[in-house]
Amino acid sequence: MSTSRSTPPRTPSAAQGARARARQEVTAAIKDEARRQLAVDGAAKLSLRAVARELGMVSSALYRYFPSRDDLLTALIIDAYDALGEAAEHADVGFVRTSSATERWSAVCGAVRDWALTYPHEYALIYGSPVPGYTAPDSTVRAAARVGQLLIGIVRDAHQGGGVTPPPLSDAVRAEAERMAADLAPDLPPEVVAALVASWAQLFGLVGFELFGQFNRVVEDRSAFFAHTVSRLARDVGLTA
Amino acid sequence: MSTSRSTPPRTPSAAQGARARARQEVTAAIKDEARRQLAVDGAAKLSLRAVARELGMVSSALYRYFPSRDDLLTALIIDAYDALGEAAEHADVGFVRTSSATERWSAVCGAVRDWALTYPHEYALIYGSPVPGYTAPDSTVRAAARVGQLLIGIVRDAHQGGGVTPPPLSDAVRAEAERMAADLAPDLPPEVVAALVASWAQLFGLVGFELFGQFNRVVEDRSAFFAHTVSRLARDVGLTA
DNA sequence: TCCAAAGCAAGAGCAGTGCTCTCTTTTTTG
DNA sequence: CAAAAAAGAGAGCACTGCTCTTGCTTTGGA
Repeated sequence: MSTSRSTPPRTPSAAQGARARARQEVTAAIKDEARRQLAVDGAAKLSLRAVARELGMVSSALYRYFPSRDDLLTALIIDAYDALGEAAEHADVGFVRTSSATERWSAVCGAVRDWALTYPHEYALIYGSPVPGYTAPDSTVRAAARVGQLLIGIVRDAHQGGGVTPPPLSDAVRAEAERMAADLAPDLPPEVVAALVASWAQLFGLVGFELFGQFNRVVEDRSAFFAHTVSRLARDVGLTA
Repeated sequence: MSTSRSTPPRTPSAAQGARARARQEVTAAIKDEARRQLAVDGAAKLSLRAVARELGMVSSALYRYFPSRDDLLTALIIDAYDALGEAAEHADVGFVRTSSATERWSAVCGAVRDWALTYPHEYALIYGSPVPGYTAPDSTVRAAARVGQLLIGIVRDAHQGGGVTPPPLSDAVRAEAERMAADLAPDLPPEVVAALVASWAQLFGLVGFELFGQFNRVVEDRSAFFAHTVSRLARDVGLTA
């Protein structure tokens, strides 16, 4: 089963009231059951009543834990960002210092793709169309940035080792590239940061097209195609090895 | 208002029964009203009953025209693909034969972005997460291919004029690239076709990230960034001018 | 021309949804 | 130990997609 991922206890369950612990357990159970239904039917068909029913509680009781359906979804979104970020980071640690920057880059991108293919509905939750009228609360931005930070780190390491050749940058975007660099990675050349942001978005375009069926009847050997394209993305940001 | 786009009559309204004409008018009115609600509340909140109410008919009558909510959505999806394709083609005709391939490429990509920013919910309908449990019927594939075909055409024209330098291609994807080329554009080198498909997906990754808020607090001058990145995409597929 | 068949609108109704409110029970805390 | 806070249970509201039955109107063939 691809839905075996479950909610870890939010705190190390230190000596706290039995009530607080019970609350965390119920909260986790709700999220797990919601995730299960998400994996089966998708976000739009996620039903609070069905979750409550499956957990043997009445629907109104669930509102003690999540004030609305959107709040439950938000919690799942944050968890999904974290899970994706963790999968990506885990793929990286196996490669850092033993491999080239391009290999690390490809490993991380591949981990993102693998995670997306394993948890398609959760991926859709965070990188598909956001739920209607929904603007991501600030609580999600940190979790959302993890993969991006990871890619920045890889390029930074390569840059410090002299393994980055800045790509060309037209004058029309130089100012914006410098602004982005100042915000995201002051130690990297603006040319590299601009290319990095572009490649970051393009990576998810690639994954999304495969996941959402746009590659049907177009790309057959998607693993090979993805690996090749991702290594070209690495070259685009200036990674030379 | 950005929702002034309306459904054109499906056939030139040739001399046909008054009943058939009425049917087309009602069908168009339903789609127009649905599109209006889509633009306001998004796909998930699109309600058949609300559409019927707004049109002064009873909800059950609407089922004479669309057998289910999903069928209405499918019709809107096809229309959206067509509208996007038409916007892209329209942007191209103003440039064909008067401009370089790169300029045509950028114009088409820019038109895609502009359309997406103008009709965000309709864009989300076709390039966001597909509606739950929904697999696109074959009727959508032709409409979905229009932008891709357009990009292929631009590169083909450039190739015939000798303005394409095939990018490198690793051995691991050569077979798949040749297969894609045979399917999509037998007259183009496999290297170019592979890069084309990749750039095609990456274009929509770029647009999606901007539209769905992933660029919030990251990219400020999005027009400049988009223009630059898209011209780099053109270079990636081998366009030299 | 007439009449059966098909197309269409209307209304009632079913099962499901998110969410709110009240009431009771349980647990924590001053 | 009593007051307060937290949790569960149940009824209920307004909404949804969808089905079914009942009449009315347009259409096309004899």
